[in-house]
Amino acid sequence: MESSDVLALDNQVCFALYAANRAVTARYRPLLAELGLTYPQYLVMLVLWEGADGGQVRVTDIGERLRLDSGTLTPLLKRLEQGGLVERRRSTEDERSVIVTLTEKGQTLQNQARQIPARLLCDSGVEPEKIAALRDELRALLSRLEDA
Amino acid sequence: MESSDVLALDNQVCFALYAANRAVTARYRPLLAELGLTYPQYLVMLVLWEGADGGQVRVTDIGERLRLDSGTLTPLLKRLEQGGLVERRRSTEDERSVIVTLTEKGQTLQNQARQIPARLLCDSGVEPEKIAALRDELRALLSRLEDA
DNA sequence: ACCAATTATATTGTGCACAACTTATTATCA
DNA sequence: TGATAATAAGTTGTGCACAATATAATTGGT
Repeated sequence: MESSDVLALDNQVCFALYAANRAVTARYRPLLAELGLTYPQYLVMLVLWEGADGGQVRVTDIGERLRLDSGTLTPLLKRLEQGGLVERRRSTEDERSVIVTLTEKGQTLQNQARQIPARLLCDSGVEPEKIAALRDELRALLSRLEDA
Repeated sequence: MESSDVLALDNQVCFALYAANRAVTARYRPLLAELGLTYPQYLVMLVLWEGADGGQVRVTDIGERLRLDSGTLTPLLKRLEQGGLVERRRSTEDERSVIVTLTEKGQTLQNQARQIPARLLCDSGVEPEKIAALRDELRALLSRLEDA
């Protein structure tokens, strides 16, 4: 029967993941546009707002957190810098590293961003418990894939 | 407490989705490279291999299935055409539409592709039932987002 | 101290995604 | 029928992702 075909689109987790990811991102887009951010830029800001390492965050640290490399992050961070949200400077103790710090404007933006998760949940009308369960399953999948 | 912060990266479903999607795609990449396909190209081939509409598949049909627009599909299909996997021609009954059909080479590729889902599951070592459950939850989320 | 290996970021090139716009064709209805 | 709207692809421009490579700085072993 058709529905058991290993190549049927609707049987693929990969496609469900791909489509759901783009649908969620599309939901974020108008809300983030109000802050002048794209979705990946928002993720970088989340890392910076967590303020680990006392603000001494290297490009590599962001990359490890988000699983992104310098080829993605360098131009993204330059755009955030142009928008006045972050500053980039070479570390004095290790000239190979670039330290990314929030500007005043970048810090202030966090207050506006706090409303986003709630607005998104409200818009989509999905139960918070289901969302949390899904999140945990996805994280489990991710660590499985990263370990193997 | 930190773990309840609405902006904490690890609390975001969106990030779990984003990271898991890229991790899964990364798993596909080397397998698909053997077929000369990228991941989105593979999804288009899945649609064509399903052979709906008796091979009379328009660009719009592919777009509806994959939730992609012509701005993404047109160049992608041109690359598939250059690779000799598909043909593109204007519909005779509606000159606005472009009909995409599989070439002999494109059809043959399906046989090589059939092994991919099994190899992927094997590599990642995740239980098939869990995968199926996750897929269904993601699809439910997707239809929620598309309806609202 | 010197050299090889490692590390951190940047650059280049390809291929998506998606918004905004254009062009061509078909459908609608006054 | 003739203007107008709707539809289907294509084009252009921006911003990711990621592979491959380059450059510069640091580290480790001798």
